[in-house]
Amino acid sequence: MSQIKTMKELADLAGVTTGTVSRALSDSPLISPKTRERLQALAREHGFKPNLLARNLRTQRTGAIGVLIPLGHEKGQHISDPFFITMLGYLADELTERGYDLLLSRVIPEDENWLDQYVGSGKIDGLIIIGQSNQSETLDEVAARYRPMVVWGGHAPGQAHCTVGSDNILGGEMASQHLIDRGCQRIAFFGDPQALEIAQRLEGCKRALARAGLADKLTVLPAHLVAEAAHPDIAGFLGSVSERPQGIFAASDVIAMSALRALAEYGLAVPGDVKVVGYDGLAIGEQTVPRLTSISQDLRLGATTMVDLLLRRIAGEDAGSVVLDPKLIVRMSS
Amino acid sequence: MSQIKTMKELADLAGVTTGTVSRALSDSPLISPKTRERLQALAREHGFKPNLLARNLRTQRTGAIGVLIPLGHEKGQHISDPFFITMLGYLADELTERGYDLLLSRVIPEDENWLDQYVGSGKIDGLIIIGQSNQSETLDEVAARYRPMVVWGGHAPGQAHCTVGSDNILGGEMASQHLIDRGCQRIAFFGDPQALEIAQRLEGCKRALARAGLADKLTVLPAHLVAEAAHPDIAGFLGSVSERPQGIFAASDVIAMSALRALAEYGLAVPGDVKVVGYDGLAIGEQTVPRLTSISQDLRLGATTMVDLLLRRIAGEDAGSVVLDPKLIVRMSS
DNA sequence: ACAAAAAATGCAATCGATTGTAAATAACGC
DNA sequence: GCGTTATTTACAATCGATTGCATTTTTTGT
Repeated sequence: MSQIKTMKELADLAGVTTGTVSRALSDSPLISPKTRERLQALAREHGFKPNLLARNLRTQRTGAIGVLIPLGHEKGQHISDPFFITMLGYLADELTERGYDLLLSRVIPEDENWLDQYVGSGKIDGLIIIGQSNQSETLDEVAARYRPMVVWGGHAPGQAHCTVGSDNILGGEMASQHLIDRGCQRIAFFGDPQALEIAQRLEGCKRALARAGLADKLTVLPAHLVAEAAHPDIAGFLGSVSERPQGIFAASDVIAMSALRALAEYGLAVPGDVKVVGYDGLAIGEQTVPRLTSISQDLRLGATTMVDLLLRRIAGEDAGSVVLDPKLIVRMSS
Repeated sequence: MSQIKTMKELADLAGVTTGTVSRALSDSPLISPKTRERLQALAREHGFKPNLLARNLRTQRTGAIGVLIPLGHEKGQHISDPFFITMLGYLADELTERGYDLLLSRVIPEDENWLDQYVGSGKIDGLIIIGQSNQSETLDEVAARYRPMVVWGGHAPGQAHCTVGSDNILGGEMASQHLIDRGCQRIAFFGDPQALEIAQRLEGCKRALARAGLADKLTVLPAHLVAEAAHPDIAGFLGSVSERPQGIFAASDVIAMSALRALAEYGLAVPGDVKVVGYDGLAIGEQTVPRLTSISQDLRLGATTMVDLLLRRIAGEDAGSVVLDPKLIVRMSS
């Protein structure tokens, strides 16, 4: 159990050259089975692992995929957002399963061309961005030059960057229709339509209401995405509004949780007085009181799909965007 | 705006050698201010960024810190655990601020000496492990050979690996004393003492109860750490127990959330019928119904401290463990 | 047993940067 | 203006592995 650190040392020990060792360890057909096994055994015995930096420098691939958080203005606590975190977990699973590492680098939003720098640093083979926020143009611009990039978010016609996400318009419709089916007439939408995904969910909501002839019964509250910031928005809204909505469609589960809390503080029963539907289908929705009805996005499938597309793009293929089906999960809040 | 990719190209363009460029870009005093500025301007103009792999290969550092999740038996959903995620977010902040990247590689718990392999792969300069689970010995063993490693978890006398964590015994005492102060006589502890941290929290709990002469009024339920798994444990407990506890001390906020939900399902009022205290002080505790009283660990400080210790250990210093002060945060559940 | 074909291994360039040392240029005193 | 010290810059080795090509060894056919 000596400290064999380099291939040269192993080669000297075995009386061969580094080239032979390299081939033996990578199962090259140019090597005889006998020496291959001998060298592999020797490597195992001495716990030798080739230096990945050197290998990557030579092969020009890093074996790592970068994952970035949204670029928006609301910096700070984003990383600990349940949605982002859940997605990150799935991505980590999926990537490591395929032999890639996950490099999580926070961005410096101040520097405007940070994306170029990050991409050009040679640290990663590809890039996954979670959420477009309001940066669609930036992403489009970079996507034109940098192929191995996939974005989680909404898909719109004419978009240059490759996205994966649920059909937000359809999801918005489903959520709103569900509230209507439950007898809600006045409906409030909680979420800031600055972000493309949110805007699409709102669009779906409007369609459902229009179909039911309730188009004028909609109120839109541009609540923050971060829970701590969303709560005052919502509490203020509930306190000031004249006619209380009978149904609330929150553009994310995190916002929905803030809503549940605010409603409880106002002594309003859910789903008795007000019904609430979230969006995302996060596991945390199982733990709320009452358990949260939500539009589920199947984030695991989303992560798998993103990794899939990304690897195909890395391979040079021209993989396009994918839109996933949203699904209504009825729990106790509606 | 041509495609300068390597230092050689830049050097040729400027009519100097790569050595000069290298020194110019790294602000070496061996370079004249004039050429330094000229080269830096040129580099900026062409958007040149030195290849990090090559730099790292030469300088023998990678600029990345590995972060691993607990090694325990409960694999799977760990990554999306709110506690882990929160900590991960803080670590990402702290590390990137100091110029390090965060490499999140999932481990293969099957392979027993995975830690050695990971450490020896040359991908990381140091290692942060979140939670000891029941693997204290493994960690001790590796710590003997591999210095740049810091673990989040409990500190015990004679421990070889460097830890950062709150004073779990004190925290346990504080939580229990709080319940006692609120008039609770029968107290239940939810958490599996297999893990060192949990065992210490239980120890603190016992001390407080002993001091109050309530030592025989304690019930211990070894609930799972994962929310989905904890709920049935707790529901079963509440359904079967003869004398309902007046106070519940949950060993983590996640367990506490499951408890809140189970209590609500049994129609028990919190804090009216039963009082609940959690542990961790996660942001999610602000969003529960009712908002959760908890022992806060100041995870941001914990992350800062871990990174601090790790960098000092990387520098060769012999930094020791740090124990942080827990703090009682009284909210609405007690 | 010997030439030709096939298989295995060695040799050396290469990836892109860093850095000690040598060489070239500039600055200085008298 | 010339020798001498300070500054700058060029040269080349180096980090550790991969890989095309040359060379050696083994196998095969007759």
